[in-house]
Amino acid sequence: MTKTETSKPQNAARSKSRRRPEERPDEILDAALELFLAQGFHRTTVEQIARAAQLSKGAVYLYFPAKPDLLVALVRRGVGGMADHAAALLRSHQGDPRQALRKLFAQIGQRAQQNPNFAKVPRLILHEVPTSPELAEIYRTEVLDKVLPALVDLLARGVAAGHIRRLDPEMTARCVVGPMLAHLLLSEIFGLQPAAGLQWQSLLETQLSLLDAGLARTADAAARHTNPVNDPELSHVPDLL
Amino acid sequence: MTKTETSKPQNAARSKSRRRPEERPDEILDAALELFLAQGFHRTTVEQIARAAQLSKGAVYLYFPAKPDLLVALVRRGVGGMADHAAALLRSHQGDPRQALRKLFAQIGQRAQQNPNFAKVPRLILHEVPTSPELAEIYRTEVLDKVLPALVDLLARGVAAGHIRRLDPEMTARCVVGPMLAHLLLSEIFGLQPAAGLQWQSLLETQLSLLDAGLARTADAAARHTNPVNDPELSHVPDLL
Amino acid sequence: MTKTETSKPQNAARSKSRRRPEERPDEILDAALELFLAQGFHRTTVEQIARAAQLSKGAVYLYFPAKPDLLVALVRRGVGGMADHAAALLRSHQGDPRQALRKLFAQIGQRAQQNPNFAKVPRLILHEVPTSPELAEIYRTEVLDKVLPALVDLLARGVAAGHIRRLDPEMTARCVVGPMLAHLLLSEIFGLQPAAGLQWQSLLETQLSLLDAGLARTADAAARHTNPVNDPELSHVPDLL
Amino acid sequence: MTKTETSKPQNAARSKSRRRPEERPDEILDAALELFLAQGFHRTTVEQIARAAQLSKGAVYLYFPAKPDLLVALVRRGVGGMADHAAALLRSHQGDPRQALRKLFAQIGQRAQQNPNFAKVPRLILHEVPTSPELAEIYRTEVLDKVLPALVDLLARGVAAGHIRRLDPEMTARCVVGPMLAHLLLSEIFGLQPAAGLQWQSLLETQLSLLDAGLARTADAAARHTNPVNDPELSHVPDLL
DNA sequence: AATGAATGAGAGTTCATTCAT
DNA sequence: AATGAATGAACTCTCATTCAT
Repeated sequence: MTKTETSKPQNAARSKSRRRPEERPDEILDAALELFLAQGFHRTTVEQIARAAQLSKGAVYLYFPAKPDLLVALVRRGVGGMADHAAALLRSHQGDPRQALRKLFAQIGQRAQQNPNFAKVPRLILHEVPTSPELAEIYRTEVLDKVLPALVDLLARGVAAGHIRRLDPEMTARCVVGPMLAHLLLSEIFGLQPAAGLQWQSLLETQLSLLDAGLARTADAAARHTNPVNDPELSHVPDLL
Repeated sequence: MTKTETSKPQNAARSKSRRRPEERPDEILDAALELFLAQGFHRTTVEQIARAAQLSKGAVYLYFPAKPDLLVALVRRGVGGMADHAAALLRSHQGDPRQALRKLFAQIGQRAQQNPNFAKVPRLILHEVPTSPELAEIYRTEVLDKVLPALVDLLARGVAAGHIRRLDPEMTARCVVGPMLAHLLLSEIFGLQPAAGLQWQSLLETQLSLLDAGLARTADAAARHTNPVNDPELSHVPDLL
Repeated sequence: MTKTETSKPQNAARSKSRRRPEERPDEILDAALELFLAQGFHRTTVEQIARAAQLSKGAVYLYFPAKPDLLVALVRRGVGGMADHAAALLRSHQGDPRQALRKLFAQIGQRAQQNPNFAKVPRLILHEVPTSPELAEIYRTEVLDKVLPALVDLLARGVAAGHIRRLDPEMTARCVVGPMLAHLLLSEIFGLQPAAGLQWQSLLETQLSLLDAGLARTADAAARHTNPVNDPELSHVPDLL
Repeated sequence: MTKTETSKPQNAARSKSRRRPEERPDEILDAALELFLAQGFHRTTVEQIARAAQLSKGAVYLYFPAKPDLLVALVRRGVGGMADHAAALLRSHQGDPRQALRKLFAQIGQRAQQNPNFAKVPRLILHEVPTSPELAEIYRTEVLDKVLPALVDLLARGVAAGHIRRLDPEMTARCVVGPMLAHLLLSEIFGLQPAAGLQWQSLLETQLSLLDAGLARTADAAARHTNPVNDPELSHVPDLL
């Protein structure tokens, strides 16, 4: 749960001197988040952040030693506890992995519906991580290194127990999280909203349905004799992605 | 096919005065691509690009009016023709959409295997598009607006003709391209390589296999009565993505 | 006599609330002296001084209206009374000036031996005076304008009475104090300690010995016919100092 | 010989574009020297230097990577070759050390008379070295470490050969250079000019005369029985320097 | 076609100083 | 008497862009 959700609107109304100093870091981060999302990290100046937080430039440096630290703090605040929860859920699950995914997706869908700020920090990360190795490092250690192995392990156990088909767990994990990433990227960055709006619910249902059938053992035989990659008759075409 | 692939090694050997002016723009773009990938757009100076292309700073401005134009040109060069090919393939296809996907994925896999520069431009786009609305716009109009509707349409036709299950075509499209995006992001940006290396082949096979079964009509009934999203008994958990 | 020498170690132990407010200025100056010597005036922040004196930044401004005032106070405290003493000694002396110098040098040597903080304030002055015209002014009026004329006068009287050779008293005065300055500069600023350590005693003895003979009347004749400056046969050489 | 002396006045008149780029570094250094002397290093902004050199701020950074490098370059330029010359003279001298000193002092006096910029760089060093350890290091290695040992060695040889009295060579060396330092400090920093103006000639003559007699062997006996330092009857007095 | 010296706006950061409490 | 949050002016340094040659 990000601080963003809980920041009280009446703060702005309070006289500056009466505002409580303990809230300052969160106020600054809230301002920074909005600006970073709207303009990107590099295009946002510390001055702008300060103004948005109703402070002077110098005051920002009272709480954050340097501009990049705002990014770091934002990520930490935004993903705190989340990854641990997901990893725990995946690790503790017994039985068919699809049940665990169903539950996890359900929780994600619920969040998305309830919280308008859902996806703000992920969007920020997607925005800034490519140009900030430091940020990538943080996100990797605090989120990916926890969740991905748990997911891979869940799938591997599912294969071993015969609950799902024999697929490479690492690649399958990428197929599981991929659609959400694509949705985020297409919607939030390229501005390609589906006709009926940003529908996390709908996406998650579709993906679950696909996985449910795609992972089922009964489909095993059918899939086995198709290996279309490297089809020799393919004509030469430009790069794809 | 990017120019990167075709740039002749002997260029470096030629004396500067003998180099042909027509090749200048591509030499500059080649230099820019490498630097942008290694350091990011903002961290790369025009001076660095000029030096790498064995030119003076001023000469770069002879060919590109401003720094961001390098990015634009890079994207155009990198994805030129590719999107049209893919869109045509998807649009012209008759019958089960899965055959079309199989063919497309096969072509992608082949590219990935043959061309070491495959994914360089996509990676750059992923790097820079979040902070460059202009770049996002270009990529959207030149690639996404061509390919995505074609894919959605293909899936819709597949549903109408009874070749695949009744899934939301827009969402399904996102599920189709998602895993590749995830693969790119995790591998190239977070440095999370699968145990056995960056394996486009393996990923594509897994994804195809999942889709093959996931889209199959026989799985229709099973999927229909599961709607786990909004499960009322779900506890409150932190944000997920 | 600086406060530095007399500051009681138990101050640090006393609880802050029990510390007597009257001691505050000296505590602040003590802290400032150490920091200024270690880092220089400009590199030392008011915050650092406050922390070292176990106070808040604001409290420093309760006692000193501005940062440069710390420097001024430090100098006044450090050289208070000293100059008057030396001037009085030189002025009241009757007879051969060398006796007065001997006595003065003896006192300086004794101080240097007894007090480890000897030279701290002089060192500070040497450090900061070049960039602070205000400080230079203070030091000039409070020290130099008292001592130098007294010394020049002493020497002039010595010449008039025939106790010492006929040398320009102003220049001779510079020759009298110069070696101590050089010693301070080389030792404290350039870190060039003589092989056997910082030896004020030894320096003063050498200088006294030199002056004793150098000023003696018997040497008059020998010195008179050497005027090597402007020797026409001198080759052109680079600037010297 | 500093560049300061040779900078041609007509440069200012030339159109900016016609000024020769090779002269730029020296023009910048000339401007910086004047400003540093007038205001001190810290109080001088790069903008001011640029304006004085008739350039933009950015252009200064074309030639000097950072502001402190101006100081370093200034010192190197100002003392280049000088130290080597002096050291060579002192080292190569045979016979009575006083002859070598006489010669050296004569050269210094000549310089002082001929060149109005004489002492500018030394004055700058005196100004800035106390707050710049880097500068102190440079000056020490490039000047002091060459000249001082040569002087000490000269004196030691003089003692050994019986040309001068048995005095500690290290301390005596400080007594030899001290008066010049004092002169510089008093004149240039405290603004205490002797009644008849800044008279290097006069100072050097006086000092030579003092040394000539002070170092003479005949004075040996007289000096030996005076050891006034640590006189037990001395009253307690404040610190001296 | 090409150079590279020059520009100057603008960024991040520091810190002496103030003032409500 | 004392605090420490807040200010804001000033500084160093960067770099996309221009232009005389």
